Amino acid sequence: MESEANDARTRVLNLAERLFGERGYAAVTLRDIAGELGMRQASLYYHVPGGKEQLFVEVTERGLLRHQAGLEAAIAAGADLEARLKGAARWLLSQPPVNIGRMVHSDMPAIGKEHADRLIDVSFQCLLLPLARELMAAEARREISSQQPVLLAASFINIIEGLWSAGGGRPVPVTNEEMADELIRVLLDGMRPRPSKESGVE
Amino acid sequence: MESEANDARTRVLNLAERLFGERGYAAVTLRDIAGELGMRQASLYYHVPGGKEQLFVEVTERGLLRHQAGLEAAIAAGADLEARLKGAARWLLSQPPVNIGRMVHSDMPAIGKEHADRLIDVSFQCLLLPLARELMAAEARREISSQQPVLLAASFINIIEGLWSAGGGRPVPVTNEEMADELIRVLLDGMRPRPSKESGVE
DNA sequence: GTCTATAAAGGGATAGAC
DNA sequence: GTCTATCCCTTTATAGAC
Repeated sequence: MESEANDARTRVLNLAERLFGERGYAAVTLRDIAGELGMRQASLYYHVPGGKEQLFVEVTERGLLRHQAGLEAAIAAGADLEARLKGAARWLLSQPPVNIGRMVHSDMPAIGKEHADRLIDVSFQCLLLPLARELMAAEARREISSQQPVLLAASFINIIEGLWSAGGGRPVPVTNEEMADELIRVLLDGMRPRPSKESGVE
Repeated sequence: MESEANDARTRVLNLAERLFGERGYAAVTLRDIAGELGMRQASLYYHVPGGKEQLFVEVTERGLLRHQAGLEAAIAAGADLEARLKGAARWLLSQPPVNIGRMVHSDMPAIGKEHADRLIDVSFQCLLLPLARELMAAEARREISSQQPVLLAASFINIIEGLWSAGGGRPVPVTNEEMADELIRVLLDGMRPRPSKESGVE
């Protein structure tokens, strides 16, 4: 039972996932990974005989499957839609980033087509579907009116992961979690003031 | 007056901007660019003596300045906030993508610090500020209540540009422009049904 | 499991012919 | 303005020692 094992291979995969997630496939070299682990580039081939591409595919798929579990758990734990979205956002922000836009347009073209096709498929199943299903369920419960649940799910992920670069690389005075909560409030109730709740404006 | 000149240098810059915008700095080689233009890699140095990095910095900055002009024009042309946001979205979707997240975390670390710092600065001035200013103006007009205009501006750009990869690389049955309109509607009025307008639900 | 050594290919950059 | 030729470095990957 090496489920949470901190063996050498797991350390390789964890670091590779973080670096690939931050910089993308092309911008990370095997030397970068080995260097940060205090080993030589060639040593990585003992743990991942398939080399860079296998390493990328393996950690990407592993990360996506973990996201599926984390998102579904976060959604299941929430009492209402708002709590579920906040839980999903917290989960996403607790994990190494999965820049889906860069994956599709930059990373996928650099790897084998079969690998790319499967990763595209897994991203859809693991990231978009859990959120889209919750949005569809919420619509069935009349909590929201949503024409495009899959689109909204994709945008939700974009928004939350985009927080890592909101401010355009400048420091911001609030935490990602606070920003996520504010954005979820906007998504649910809109930027326009709601005249219903209290008495109106102010 | 070579303002819209289709000379060789402009073709180089235009293609470079598109490729860098799509795949990022590390994933684009000078041979890619030259190849699509039917020339040799070495020939690029006639037009851009500074090589790959100068080429990237130049087209990135040029694109950001064009975005500033386009965004400000689109915002100025709109009658109300909704029209202005839709105009800004149309503009963004009409241009080569500017993946700000990838730029910050992947492209910037690969180029010289002075270049990176300036590009960060220019992105803020050209992309975030025009939208953030409009959001602040709209707040002053009491059209919206927004605690974090810069954050909202960044998320707006993330959402719109994220449409290029919404669906996770799968084909979607609606255009980016239709999706943008729907998302702007959500940002303004929220996903929750508004009980004020007519009589309530349905 | 990790190392050294090295092959093979890719990519940025320069020199000089045309 | 574009070419060929070439240099040099980086990167992936393999072979084999320890």
